Amino acid sequence: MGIPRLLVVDDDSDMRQMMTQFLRQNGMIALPASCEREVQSHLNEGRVDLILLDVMLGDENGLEICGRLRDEQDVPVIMVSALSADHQRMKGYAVGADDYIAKPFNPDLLLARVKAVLSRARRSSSLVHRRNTKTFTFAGWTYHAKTEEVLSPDNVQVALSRRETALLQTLLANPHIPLTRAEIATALDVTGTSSQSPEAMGRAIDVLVGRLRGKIEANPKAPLILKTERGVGYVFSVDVVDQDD
Amino acid sequence: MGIPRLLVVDDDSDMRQMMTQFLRQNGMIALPASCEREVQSHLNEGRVDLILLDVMLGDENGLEICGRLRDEQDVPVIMVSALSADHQRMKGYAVGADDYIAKPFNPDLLLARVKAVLSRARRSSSLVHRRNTKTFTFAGWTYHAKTEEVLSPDNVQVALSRRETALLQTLLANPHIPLTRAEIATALDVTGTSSQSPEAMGRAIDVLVGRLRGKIEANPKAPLILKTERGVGYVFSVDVVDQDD
DNA sequence: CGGATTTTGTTACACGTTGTTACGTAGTGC
DNA sequence: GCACTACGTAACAACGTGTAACAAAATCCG
Repeated sequence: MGIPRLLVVDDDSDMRQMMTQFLRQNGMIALPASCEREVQSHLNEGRVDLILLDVMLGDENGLEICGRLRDEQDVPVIMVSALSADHQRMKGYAVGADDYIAKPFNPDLLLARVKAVLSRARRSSSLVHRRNTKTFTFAGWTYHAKTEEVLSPDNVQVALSRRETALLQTLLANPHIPLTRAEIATALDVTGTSSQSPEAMGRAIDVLVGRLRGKIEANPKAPLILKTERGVGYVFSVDVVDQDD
Repeated sequence: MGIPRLLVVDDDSDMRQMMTQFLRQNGMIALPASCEREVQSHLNEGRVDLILLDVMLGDENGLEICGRLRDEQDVPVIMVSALSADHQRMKGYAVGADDYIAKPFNPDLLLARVKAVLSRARRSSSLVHRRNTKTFTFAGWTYHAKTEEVLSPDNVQVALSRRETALLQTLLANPHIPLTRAEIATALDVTGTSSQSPEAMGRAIDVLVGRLRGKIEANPKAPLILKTERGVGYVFSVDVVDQDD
């Protein structure tokens, strides 16, 4: 494929600058755009491998642009949203976007998602609804996505609750990337309208992490797999190997 | 039948766009419409296999449109509504909708329902009624609709009560689609119908499900066929093969 | 018709799951 | 050392579900 060419679409120039700069630092070609017209001209001028599209574009609507892009060309799109409300809507409707990410986001997380989308030869699978029958292995453990079965290193099945399973899925999708509590809560679609405010959110995630640790860590007091990133959140800090069945 | 042609009727352009995009991604032809006039013109112009109809259409009334469509043409309709109040649901069925789905909805669920409705070659309308003189097989079991006989994988006849049979029929008609207790109750035409309020409804469905499980599940404690969708309802989670006799 | 039997709905309790609270402890900066 | 903050977790409460036991209703049958 060569060097990936990305389109960064955001009407806030600071944001645009920051994102393009960051992506370029990581070896990608990042082209800024602030409105649909600029997007179109870039698409006409040359190859574009991925579009990062802000949901709120002043008077224009990112979602509609996304829809139109989908009608015309087969370019992957990652939606970027500042409002958790948008976030919810996108999750609910799963527009045509290949992935979505909420502002403010962790740069590493953005990079990971960009790479993930770029590496998908085939479209149509996304973080939002991945229904591939896959098997993940990590630190000797096995997770079958289809059946949601978890097998310990000595092949004993371990029963995880729904939330625990969802947490594990989220972690498996983002190995080595520190996830904030808010990110985890969003991914788990937490009930309490998780207003992104720091401590308006309870300790639900902490407790959940503790419970998952109790089931998959040999010594939950000194976790080797699901580590704490003090002041940040949690990291799934072992390699994940995923193979198709 | 070829590629299914769907009509997406919603006065909110975001919603319309998202739904059409999503349906197109899944290999269907999705035509947007925002009012009854557009629906009519689409119907006049060519074949339409299914209509997704929003209940709230600004000044127009989706329910009335659905009724009129029913009077004129034999096109399946799935009602889409932001209001999940049960009386709304009932109204949807009353005017002849084939199914009903509440916003915000899971895209996969929408797709499942669309496919379910499309796969009903014959219109017998809605969850409530069933096609006749057929044989269904699932997970080794056999169900003869005509005689209402149920045969276990080792061809032993199992006696189901009337309610249990009705429940099984409802489930067979909606494999892989989670059904709420209210939906099941409606399909079984339960009690005085009127008080479909959230938890005013007793545990009748739970008990009924338990009893059916006791007869068709190898291990009722760990059901493989009729699974619980916590907070939602129940799913018939095995494939159903139905053939003409 | 009347009694027996089967079916069906209700109630009560057990149990698992999940978020909250409270408190103990470990890390951090001074 | 101290104070302060972040984290771990036990205990608890709220909730949903499974199910046994009972009661009511329907059905069967002489």
